[in-house]
Amino acid sequence: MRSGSTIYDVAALAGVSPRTVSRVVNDEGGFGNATRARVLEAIDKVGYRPNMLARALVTRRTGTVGLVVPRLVDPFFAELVDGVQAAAKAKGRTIIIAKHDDDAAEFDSILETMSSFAVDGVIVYTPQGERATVVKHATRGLRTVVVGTEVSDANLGSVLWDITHGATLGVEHLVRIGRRHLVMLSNTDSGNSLLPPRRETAFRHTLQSGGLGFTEAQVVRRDPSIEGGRSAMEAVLAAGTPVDGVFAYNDAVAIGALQALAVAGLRVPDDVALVGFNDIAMCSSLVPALTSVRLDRVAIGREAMALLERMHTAPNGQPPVHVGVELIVRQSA
Amino acid sequence: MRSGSTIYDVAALAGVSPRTVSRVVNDEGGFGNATRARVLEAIDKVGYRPNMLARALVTRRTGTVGLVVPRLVDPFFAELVDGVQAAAKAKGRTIIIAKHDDDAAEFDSILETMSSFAVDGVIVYTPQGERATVVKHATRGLRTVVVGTEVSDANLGSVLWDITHGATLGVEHLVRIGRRHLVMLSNTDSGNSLLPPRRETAFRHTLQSGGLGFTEAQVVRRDPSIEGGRSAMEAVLAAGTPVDGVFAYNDAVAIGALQALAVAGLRVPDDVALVGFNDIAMCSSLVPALTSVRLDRVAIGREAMALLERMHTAPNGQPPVHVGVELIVRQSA
DNA sequence: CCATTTTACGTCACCGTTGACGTGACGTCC
DNA sequence: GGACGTCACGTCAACGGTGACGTAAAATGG
Repeated sequence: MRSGSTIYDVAALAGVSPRTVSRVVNDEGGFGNATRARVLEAIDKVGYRPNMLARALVTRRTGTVGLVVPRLVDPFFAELVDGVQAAAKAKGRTIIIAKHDDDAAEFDSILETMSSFAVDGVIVYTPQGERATVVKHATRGLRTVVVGTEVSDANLGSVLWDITHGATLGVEHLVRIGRRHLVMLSNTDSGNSLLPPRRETAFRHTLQSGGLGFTEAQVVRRDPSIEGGRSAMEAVLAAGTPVDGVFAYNDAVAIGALQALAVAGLRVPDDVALVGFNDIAMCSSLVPALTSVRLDRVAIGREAMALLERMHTAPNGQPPVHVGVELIVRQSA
Repeated sequence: MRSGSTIYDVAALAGVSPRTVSRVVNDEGGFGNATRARVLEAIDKVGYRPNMLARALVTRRTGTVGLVVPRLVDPFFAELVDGVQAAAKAKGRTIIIAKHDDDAAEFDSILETMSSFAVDGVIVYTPQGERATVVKHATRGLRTVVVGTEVSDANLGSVLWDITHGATLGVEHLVRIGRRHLVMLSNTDSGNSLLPPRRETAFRHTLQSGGLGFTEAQVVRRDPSIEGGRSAMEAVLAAGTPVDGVFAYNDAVAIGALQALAVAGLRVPDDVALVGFNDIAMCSSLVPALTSVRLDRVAIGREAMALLERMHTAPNGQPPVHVGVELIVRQSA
């Protein structure tokens, strides 16, 4: 029944040519009202659905956008996907999601597959500062929007947010509410990554320009996970470092810190104020609700999709798009 | 450059017919070693990549499987996606992910789109007991595996897990470790959904067969979220219901309960033991680590994919597949 | 009322690939 | 050594649409 009705069936039933059916289906104009009605009726009667593959083969457009992220179990990316999908839906596009687990080879293969399915473009969050793969495919003609990393080349665009500014907002807030003994729970990678440790730099600069001074002992680095955050916070407490304010690398780390503080019998925010980063949905569900630097994933998705759209008409030289960051103050600080 | 090299280019360069190139690309056999080498070299030289759209148009297979879930921000589904994608990767298939937000119309439209892209099949978690849509598309020829709900019809298969058994395991564990005053934090929908309230039934039966008795006051229903769990737990404590063991509808509810218990100054598991449901990854990161009934998402993904594969050869009458549930005992109970 | 434009279609080729089928060269077997 | 099977290809026509172009008939204009 299905996969058995084509424009030819519809055309035969409606007594017109297939080309006219195509015109009606795509609302191209160039047909009369009576004809349109007959065609629509015939479409309904035979249960015709356009074959996107055939259409895409000739038009070279699929109405599909690829979305590639490292992980889906990470709420940050899950929410990013939500944001992109909302934007895609608004534009009548379908998205194909894939994850690369920070594996460059897997990432390459994903882009290869997506190209061969003729996606109209891709929105990617690359593995660990990986640039070469994305440039390779873009050069071959794959329109690409990179999220979170600045790139600029043919067929490439970026959507960025100002991590330094966001981190500064968070740390300044801690200072503003009177905290003087700040500690940052950072990411192990911050030292050896290809990317500059922007949060750490912002932390240091804010303290120094606030006249609070800074020593290396105020930064503890662990895996950016709940366990890492817990371990880092425990290390700070065990070392006896004075602390009344904590700036966490991300919300997972903050959650870990919250656990360690609770176990140690310290109250948040009374004894120790705590600021997270990313503002994942769960922040508002914690006790106490977590103050966090928000990266608006819906806005990122919207801007990435819009940029891709612009690249369709002008593939080169699209300037990077910046989305705002803001501090969401809740109970923890 | 890209989207400019086809089998014709390769054929011309290698001095063979396009059909032979196709044979080499698909490793069909029927060509000599020398020819194969020339073709492969030519492929490499012109940077040929097969056009999946054209291939799919004629073969009617895309190597693509659709995956439709309610939400991605829910860790349960994010982990299910991971499981399915792992299975897909092992079989060399690409998956297209979409979410329906429990909206039946959106769900319908997603299946429509996926059909028109000629996916080889779909794996779906339907909106709230929705059956009609899935049956409609299956009748039209869309091979469908429904996860978590039993269906049986042409082109339909199910992957199920025994919620009743899982819930029984959880409650029995609470009884076994000596808890006598059990409370269940359930889902508001359990009362009015189309689905039977299996966890609640298991809770009641286990208590009764354990000779502990059961009163309606032992079940509190809220939204199955962190906030819902917190609110439910607070209600139990406020009502003065005696409680030394809590069985939660899912892990989010358990997390909420954990918060409420902490605020009330009750220790877990010393004062109150707590069991969650689903065993999302975060369970092991909580303090105390949460005892939970595990539904193995990787196994679900694997079985769903395998069932889809079987349906390819025998579309009808595939019996439902059951994946095991087990209780993962950690610190909270 | 005739020239010109517009409308409403139809025709045909092609998008890139594979299924079905054809064919010549070569090997095998009795 | 002739009949026959196998191998290694080539030819051609789909798959289901749409772009480019052609063309009667109707609408428009002076």
